[in-house]
Amino acid sequence: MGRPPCCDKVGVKKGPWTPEEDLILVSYIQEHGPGNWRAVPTNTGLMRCNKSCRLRWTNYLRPGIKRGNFTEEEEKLIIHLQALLGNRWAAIASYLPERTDNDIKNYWNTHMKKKIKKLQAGDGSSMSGGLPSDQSVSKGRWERRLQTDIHMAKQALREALSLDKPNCQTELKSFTKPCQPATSSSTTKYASSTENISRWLQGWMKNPPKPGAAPSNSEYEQHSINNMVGTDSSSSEASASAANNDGSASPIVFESLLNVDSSTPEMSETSLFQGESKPISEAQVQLSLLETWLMDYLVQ
DNA sequence: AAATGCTCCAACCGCTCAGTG
DNA sequence: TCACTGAGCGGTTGGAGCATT
Repeated sequence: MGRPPCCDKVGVKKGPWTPEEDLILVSYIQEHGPGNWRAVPTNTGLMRCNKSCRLRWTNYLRPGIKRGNFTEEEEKLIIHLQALLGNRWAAIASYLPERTDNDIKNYWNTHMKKKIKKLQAGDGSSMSGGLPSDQSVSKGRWERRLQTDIHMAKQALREALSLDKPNCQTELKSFTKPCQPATSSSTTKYASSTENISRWLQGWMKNPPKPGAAPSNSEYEQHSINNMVGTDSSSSEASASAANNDGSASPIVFESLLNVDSSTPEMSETSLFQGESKPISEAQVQLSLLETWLMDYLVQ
């Protein structure tokens, strides 16, 4: 007995959206802002379910979305992030504000998988644990959110410190693009996100989550460790297998795909992550190292 | 030119989580 | 505490368009 469909099958249109429908949806959102999706079909007269409206907006109509033609930089970043986060496309997408999770997911499934397979064929020694997409789904949702939140906080911090290089600024600016819907409510949703994050970060720093409140168990720690190790080209076989236990792709493959300089920060940190589960404080340190590495990658 | 196979991506489905009363 | 609902996420699918035979 599953949950009933989000919307009645009868009278609900499916399939590709017409330009007219797009226009109606965009006009409505310009006026009322995104959100309260349940009200959208009713108020617009669109014969679509609210979910469909939301998806259409977030994946296609939302301002600031870049479509197609992934740059080499984006590709590299996706590969890095996929190795770190697994198939958490929403989290990955949060690092590429101009791309949607759906877009990244599609790109990964069509282009990247192929590339990796090719590489596998060329170098049979690697990828003992299968493709990254085979990753276990055991990682909790809280972990995904944590990753995303950390990234958002980092973005806010970066903005505050003006650390970004030009192309990263472009990405951030997509949140505040002038082409956003003009209404205050809709722009607020996107344009003020960095402000909100800044505030959130400030609050977080004042009142850091208690260890007990967050999922501070060793599962997360171990995943962090595995993921970190999974990006380490110089790691031992044991390390690689640790990553692959999680279903992550062999670091060797990503290394060769990316041609990453072996002097990347995490290389020197790897030794920190060898061993059994650690207390939460150390897990936090690991996380910050992970983020440091990512930050360095982005700022490079 | 027609048939067939393949690729790619927009959209859907089902699940989980968070918020609310 | 529990049930309900809305929102978000990741996996999967359908079909349009392109390539090949």
